[in-house]
Amino acid sequence: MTQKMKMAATVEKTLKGLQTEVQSTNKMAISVDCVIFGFDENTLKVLLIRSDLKKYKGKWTLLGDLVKPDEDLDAAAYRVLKQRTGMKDVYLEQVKTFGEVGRHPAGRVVTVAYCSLINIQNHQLQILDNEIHWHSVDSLKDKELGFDHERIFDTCYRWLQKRVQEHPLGFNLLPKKFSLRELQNLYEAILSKKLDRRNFRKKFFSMDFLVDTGEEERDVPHRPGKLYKFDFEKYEKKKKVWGGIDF
Amino acid sequence: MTQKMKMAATVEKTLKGLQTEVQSTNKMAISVDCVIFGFDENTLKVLLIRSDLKKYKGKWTLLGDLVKPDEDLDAAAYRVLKQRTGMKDVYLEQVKTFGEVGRHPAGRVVTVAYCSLINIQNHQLQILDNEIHWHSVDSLKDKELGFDHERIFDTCYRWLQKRVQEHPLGFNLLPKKFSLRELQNLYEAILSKKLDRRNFRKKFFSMDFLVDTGEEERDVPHRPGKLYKFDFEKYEKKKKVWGGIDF
DNA sequence: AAATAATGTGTGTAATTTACACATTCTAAA
DNA sequence: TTTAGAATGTGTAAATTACACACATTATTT
Repeated sequence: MTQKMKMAATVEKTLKGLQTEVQSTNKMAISVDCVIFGFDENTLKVLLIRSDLKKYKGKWTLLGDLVKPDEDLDAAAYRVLKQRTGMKDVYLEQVKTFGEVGRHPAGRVVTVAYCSLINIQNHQLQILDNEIHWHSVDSLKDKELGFDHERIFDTCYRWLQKRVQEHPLGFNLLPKKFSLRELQNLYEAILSKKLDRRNFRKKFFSMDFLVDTGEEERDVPHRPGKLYKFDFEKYEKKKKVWGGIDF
Repeated sequence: MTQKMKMAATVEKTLKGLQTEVQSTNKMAISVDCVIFGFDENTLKVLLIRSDLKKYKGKWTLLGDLVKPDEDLDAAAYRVLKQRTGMKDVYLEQVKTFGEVGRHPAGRVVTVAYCSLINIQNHQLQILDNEIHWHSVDSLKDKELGFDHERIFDTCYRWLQKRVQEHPLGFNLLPKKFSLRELQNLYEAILSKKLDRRNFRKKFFSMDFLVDTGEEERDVPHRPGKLYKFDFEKYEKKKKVWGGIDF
């Protein structure tokens, strides 16, 4: 028996153990999986890691981890984000829970899917693990993800598409200062369709969350656009006044 | 590095995505809790059971149960419904998962909240357990629910209020044949506000899911209204054409 | 200096939502 | 039998919102 085989055997034993243990006790493993969106080069991207798990070796998967016994679900999701990207204070929201019996090869694992939006240009962003890469959302059509992560991703992506039309979440994906063209590019990328420049502008100004910084774009080969920042405080206040917009 | 350590490292890597140390303490109980809505006497109601758990003895709680090791989440929710109401083929949808560490006195229990709509007049409905009762949603304001079920209920109720404005789910709460007045009463109860009779009528007819049964109300002390039924098939077809309306 | 390619600001039209009025049909009381 | 009452059924006009589209402005590039 080679070294490698022994290791493989140990791995399988561990996985089996997990399975029997879960089944015998009526308890099960719970994980969080984060769909982490970013926006770069006018492209919507998602952060994925190459799986090491035998069955899905080499396949791309979402970033996730088991929830610890003394850890809240949200906290687990934030922990994954912090560990994997170095960022905290990021936008994060629970989307849906996936718990089909056969969804994980290691046994019963119920996973809570979270959606996260981060700014790729943020200097705090640190992707240390070289098995972790950004993938354009478009390119995922041609990739096969591990586990049921394709379905989870689809769910979260559709969730995002709907969500950004009800709440101005997109700002979480942009740098502090941005031009209206950048904002529109973002929305076009998320919604995967062209928008009318003038109506888009009108709509966002009418929301009244954009603050003119007085600055302008630089080093662009055309008339520079004004740079704006998003008034997060104003938005939070309005959200409270609106009351239960979300459920 | 010892042999054992190497193996451990491999296991760890293999379970990447899961937590580093695979131990039984990493597993927890998972339950489903169903917010079962009904509509009777022009009032929106919810089905609750008196808790027998020591800490919440006598308090009203949602209907729920632990998820079995070989049972899908949705299946568990359907099982609860069948066991508690005798009904199957009911409307059911996952809403949100609650997993705070201290939410259950018996230890770590993560619960997946489901929202269900049933027709109280349905002859299949059988509430056998005499600890289970219908409560008007309004009256819940003055009741203290067990566990964190107040929060779960609030979430599901707000979810419902938003949901019925995007999808005609209300029909699941009504008998097969109903008048437009009954339908409006239902929506007014759910949304907790008065609606204009004529605009309401216009809106629903324009949706084109109402089928005239040719029958009329009977034994009403005024001009009888026409009775309609909901075209579930047509709705399902349209939903497919719409594509990903929900996330 | 002219051509080019963005930004910035409207304006008019269609579609949807909202507000509101009147005739019809049945019950129940006089 | 007649009449008052109450709810059903059908429209129509105003107001708001979404959509389509045009033109002047400001910078860069040739």
